[in-house]
Amino acid sequence: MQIPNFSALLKLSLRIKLLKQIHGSILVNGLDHLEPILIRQIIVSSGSFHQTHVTQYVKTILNHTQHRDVSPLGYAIRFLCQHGQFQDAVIFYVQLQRSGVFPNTYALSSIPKAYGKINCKNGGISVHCQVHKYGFASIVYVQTALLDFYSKMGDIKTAHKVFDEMSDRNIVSWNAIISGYVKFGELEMAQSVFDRMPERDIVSWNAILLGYAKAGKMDQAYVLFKEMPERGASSWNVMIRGYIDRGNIELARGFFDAMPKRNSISYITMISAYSKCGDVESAEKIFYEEEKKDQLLYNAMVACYAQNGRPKEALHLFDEMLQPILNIQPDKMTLASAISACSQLGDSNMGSRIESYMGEFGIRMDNYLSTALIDMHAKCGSIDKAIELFHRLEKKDIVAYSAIILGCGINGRGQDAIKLFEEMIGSNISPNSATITGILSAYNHAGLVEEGYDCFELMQKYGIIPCVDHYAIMVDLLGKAGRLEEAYELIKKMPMQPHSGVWGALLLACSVHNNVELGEIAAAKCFKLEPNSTGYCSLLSKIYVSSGKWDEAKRLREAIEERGFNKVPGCSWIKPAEA
DNA sequence: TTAGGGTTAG
Repeated sequence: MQIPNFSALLKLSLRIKLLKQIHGSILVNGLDHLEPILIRQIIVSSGSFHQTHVTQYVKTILNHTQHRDVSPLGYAIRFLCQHGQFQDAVIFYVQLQRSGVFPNTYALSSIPKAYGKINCKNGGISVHCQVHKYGFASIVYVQTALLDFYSKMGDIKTAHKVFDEMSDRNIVSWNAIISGYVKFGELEMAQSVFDRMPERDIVSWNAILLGYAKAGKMDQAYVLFKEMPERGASSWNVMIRGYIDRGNIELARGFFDAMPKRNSISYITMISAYSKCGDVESAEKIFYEEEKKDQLLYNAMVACYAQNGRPKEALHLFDEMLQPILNIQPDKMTLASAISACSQLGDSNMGSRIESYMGEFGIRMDNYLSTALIDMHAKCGSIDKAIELFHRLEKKDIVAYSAIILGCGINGRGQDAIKLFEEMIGSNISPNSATITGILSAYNHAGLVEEGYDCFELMQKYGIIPCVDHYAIMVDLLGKAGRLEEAYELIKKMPMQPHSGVWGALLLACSVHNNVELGEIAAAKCFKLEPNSTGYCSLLSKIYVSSGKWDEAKRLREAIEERGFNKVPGCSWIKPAEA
């Protein structure tokens, strides 16, 4: 078989289809006859592919090549880092070392960032040692990458030490150390480095501007902003973000409207600010007014819908992204929001589609995705799947614990929930309001009244102010146990106005335990709070019937008919899985 | 080297 002339082909390789053909030929014919320079060219040219495919190309090429030349491998590592594939970059770097290949500048100046991103401090430290061992200590790019790594890992002291020891510094090194100080709120140190810099560029100005914005010193930030020799979209974005953090969304919007050229970050900053304060309409307006919608913009809007209890719209937009005409690839961010939308709808079918999508596109699970999936499986009744996912989590944080505790609670696994709650406290993770909702629900399911009361005490210990929903669960718990008077007393002691959920819980309990007197009180409150709901009438009617109060039952029924109520059939929030 | 977005309850 004739071996193709790769050199000639590669000269024409800028076209995607051709590159794919070359790749196919390479797999068939092997790489033995290829020069390392050509392998490198394949990796370089493959930039026009979708990121996930590129990673596959790089992986395949690296795994097939017999040439253990550092040049293409170093390039591949840099490529992976530039495309956010940090885990892969680290795997290849380790592979490279195991094959006895010396790393080069490309690899060493990229890999610290990868170790930082995967939160592996020891990895970065070992790279630091190798830098000295292999004699790269005087390379400014490598040293800057290390200094940035230490500053991102929160070790600003070592970052400064690396900075001090650098024989050669460029503007990037100076900017990196300023950003390090800004990140840790050491504005004075950042300012002092900024003042000493031999020259400044827009990044240096943006970094110090951010320092003031983060410190909430917006007046001084504004002075700096006016003083800057040039301003970019990032400078405007820093101001927008600064005002948002100070709660001044109107002023932020003013800057957003006034900026000469917005970028995706400007849009997502504004959209997420509107999302957080529940102003979905303003977020939508910004989203639909922008004609060129990219992945970031879609992500922001999908998240906005999901966070504001509008899961159908979130999934509609998610579907729109996937349309071939747009072909915007969802990423981890999109998927996390979409999964959250699925759990709000109890739609496990869509959830499973998203899970297969993750497999197809090689999207790695992370804490956000796992937690969203844990919640989804739990809400869709697959509690075992949720528990399994939870146990596989690398880092179990408060959100994951809250999700699984609530999941166990609503699935009748009270004892599991209690065990997990104790485990969480034992790991020194403080509960938040959501965790309390979860554990109270679990106590409620298990009928553990005293534990419920203890929970209210625990809230005090952790500085959590009980909210109306916590009371609603407690009332339900007391009511189910037949402690109706106690439940009523608790409602009377509530520091806020009880909502219909609280009175509804008492009414339900009264109907179970046939308490006419309290039932009437609770029902009256429910009628007042939700005059259009018929469920409360049925409950009260049931109480009358069970207690033999036929006249009252009749009067109530007549009143219902007079007002034209129709009985609303019960509905479940869980959509059954398709057969 | 700077700016931004995702997960729990309500």
